Amino acid sequence: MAKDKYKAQFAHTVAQAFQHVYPGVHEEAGDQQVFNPDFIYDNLEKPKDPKMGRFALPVFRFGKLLGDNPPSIANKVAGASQGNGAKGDLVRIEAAGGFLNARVDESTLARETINDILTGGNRYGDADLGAGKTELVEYSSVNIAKPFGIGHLRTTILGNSLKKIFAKLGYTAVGMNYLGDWGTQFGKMIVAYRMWGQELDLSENAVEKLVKLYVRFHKEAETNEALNDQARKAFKDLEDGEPSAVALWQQFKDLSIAEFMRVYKRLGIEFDLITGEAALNDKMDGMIERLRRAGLVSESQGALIVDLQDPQLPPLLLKKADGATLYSTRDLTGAFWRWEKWRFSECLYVVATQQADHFRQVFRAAAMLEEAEGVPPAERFAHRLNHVDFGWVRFGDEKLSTRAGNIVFLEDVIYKAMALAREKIKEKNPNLAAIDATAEMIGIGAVMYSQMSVRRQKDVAFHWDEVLSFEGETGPYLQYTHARLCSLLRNYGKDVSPSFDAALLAGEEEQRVIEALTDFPEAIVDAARNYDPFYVASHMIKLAGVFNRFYQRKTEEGRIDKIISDDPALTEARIALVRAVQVVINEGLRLLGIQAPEEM
RNA sequence: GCCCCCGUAGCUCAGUUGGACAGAGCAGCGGUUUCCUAAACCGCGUGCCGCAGGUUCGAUUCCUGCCGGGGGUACCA
Repeated sequence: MAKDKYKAQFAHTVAQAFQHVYPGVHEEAGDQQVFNPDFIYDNLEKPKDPKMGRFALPVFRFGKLLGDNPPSIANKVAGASQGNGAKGDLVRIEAAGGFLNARVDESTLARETINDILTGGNRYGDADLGAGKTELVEYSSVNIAKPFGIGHLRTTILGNSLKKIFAKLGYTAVGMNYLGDWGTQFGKMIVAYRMWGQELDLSENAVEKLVKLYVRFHKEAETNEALNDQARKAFKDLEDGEPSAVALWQQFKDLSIAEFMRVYKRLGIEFDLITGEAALNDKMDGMIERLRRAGLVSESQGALIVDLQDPQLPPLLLKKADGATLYSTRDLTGAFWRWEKWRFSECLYVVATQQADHFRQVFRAAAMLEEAEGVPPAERFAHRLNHVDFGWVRFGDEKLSTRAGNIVFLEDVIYKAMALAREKIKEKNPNLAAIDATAEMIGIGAVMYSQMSVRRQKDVAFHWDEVLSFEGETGPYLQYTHARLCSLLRNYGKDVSPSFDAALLAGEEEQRVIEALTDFPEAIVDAARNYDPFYVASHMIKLAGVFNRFYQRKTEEGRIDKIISDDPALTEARIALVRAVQVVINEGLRLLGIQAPEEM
C-alpha cells in the first residue's frame, strides 16, 4: 500500500515540531523515535470517535524520553506544528489530553475520495500488494455421495469471497475445489449399496438416497461390527482397482457432482479447478517412496507412519495396517503436487477447525521432507501452507452429522430463504417486475451474509430466524441500501458530474459517509490479512449505516433533508456522494459474493 | 492427561500492532412517512468486559494460574 499522504505530511510536520520543542533531547537521540517521521507514521492510530480527527498520535509513552508530561507535550508540539510549515497544509493538528489529533481538510478529502471512486469505478480499492504472487485457495471441498449441507456452507462462502478479495489486491487468485471423493467412506457406500441399494432409482435425488444408505450403514454398524470390516475391504478393493467397485464409485461421483454444480450455480460460486482426492491416487506411491528415501518413514502397529518428532503431534499415517491410504497421505501428496503446479505464494485450506491437528501434521511432514531433502530454504514451501480454520456451524443444540442423519440440506435453506424473500417483496414492493430473480438474490444474499457476519473463528449457531432475517445487520439490509442508492440515481436521471462542489458536503452525516468510503480499501486489506471476509462485510454495514442516516437526516423544521432538491449545486454534490456510495457497496457486495439488486 | 479455539448488554456479536467515556444488531417500549424504496431512521442500556494475580503512565486487549463451554487427541474425513 502506498503511504497515506495525509499521514505522511502529519508525520513530517510533527517530527519537525518535536525537534523544535525538545532540541536538547533531539541532540542526544538523533533521528530516533518521535524525531523520525517514519516512527510517527507507524504509531498513528485511529480515534474511537471520528469527531476527534482522522488519525492521532498518543504521546504518553514519550513522557520519559522528553522529560515532560503528556498533555504538555501534546500542547507544545501542536503549537509548534502550526507555525512550522503547517500553514496552507491540509492537515490540522490539535492537542487533546495526551493525544495529538489530526484533522484532514474536509472538503479536500471529500473531493479526492469521491473523485477516486467516480473515475475508478469498481476498481476503487484495487491494490498491487499481490503483484506477481499466486494465492491458491482451496474451499468447499464437499464429499461425494454426501449431502451438500449447511456444514459446507461456510467453507464455500468464505473461500469464494477470499479468492475475490485476494484478486482485488492484485494476486493471481486460484480457486480450487478439492472434492472428498476417496477414502474408507466409499467402502461403506459400496457395501451399503450392494446390500440395500440395488433397486433404487438414482435418476432423481440421487444424493439424498445415497445418504440414506450411508446413515443406515452407520446405524447397523453399531450392532454389527462385521460391516466395518467389509467396508474397509471394499475400499481396499477400490484402491486396488477392482472393476465393480470402481464402477460404483464412478457412478456415485458423477451423480454427486451433477447435484453440487446445481447448488454452486445458484449461489454464484465458481472455481478455477475442480479436482479431488482420487486424482492423487497415482502419486501417492511416489510420495511415500520419497519420504522413505529421506528416511522419514517407519512402521508402527502395522501401519506406515511419519514420526513428526513432536510430543504434541501424533504421527502422520501414510498407510493403514491393511495397506490402504488415508486422507493425510493424500493431503501431503497434494501439497507437493500443488506446489509443483502453481509455485504459490500461499496456499490456503479453508477447512473447519476440527481438522487443525491434521493440517499441522501435514504441514510439519512437508517441512520435514524439505529439510531432509536439503531443499534450499528460499525454495521451500511448507511455510506457505496455511489452514484458514473456522468454527462449527451448529444446528440447534446438536452438531450436524451426516453419519447420524442430522442434516440440513443447503438447497432447502436456499428455497426457504427465497420463498420468504418473495413474500417480503409482495408485501413491500408489489409492483416489482422481476420478482423471482430478485427474491433469489435476496434470499441467497441473506444466507451468504450470515456466514460472514462474525469472525471466522467463532462457532455459529444456525438459527433459521437469523439466517432468514432481512433486517438489521444482514445481507438484505446492504442490498436494500444499494437499491435505494440506485433509485436515487434513477430519479436524478442525469449523469453524475465530477466537478461537484465538495464544500457542500461539510455536514456531519456527509463526513461520516466520506470517511467510510475512504476507509474501504483498508477494510479489504484487513480482510486479506486476517483471511476473513468479515472485515469487508462489517465495513459494508458501517457504510450503509452512515449513508442511511445521511439519507434520512432531518432539517431543523423536522423535514427530511432531501438529497434531490431544487438547489442544483447542492443536488449535484450530494448525488456525486450517492454515486460513490453505490459504487462501493456494489463492489463490497461483489467481494462477498452477494448480488446487488437495483430494485427490490 | 495434553493441544487448539472461545468466554464482552436478555440473545447474537464488534471492539486484536495496549490508549481518550466499552459499541452495534436482535428482542422490548416510544417516535418518524402528504411517500427522493419505512427491508429504513430517531430515542430509551451503569454491562463484576468469566475469576484472581502480574507487566505498564494506561489492560476488554499482553503474561501466568484457575473456572466454564466447544473441538482435537494414529489406522473416518
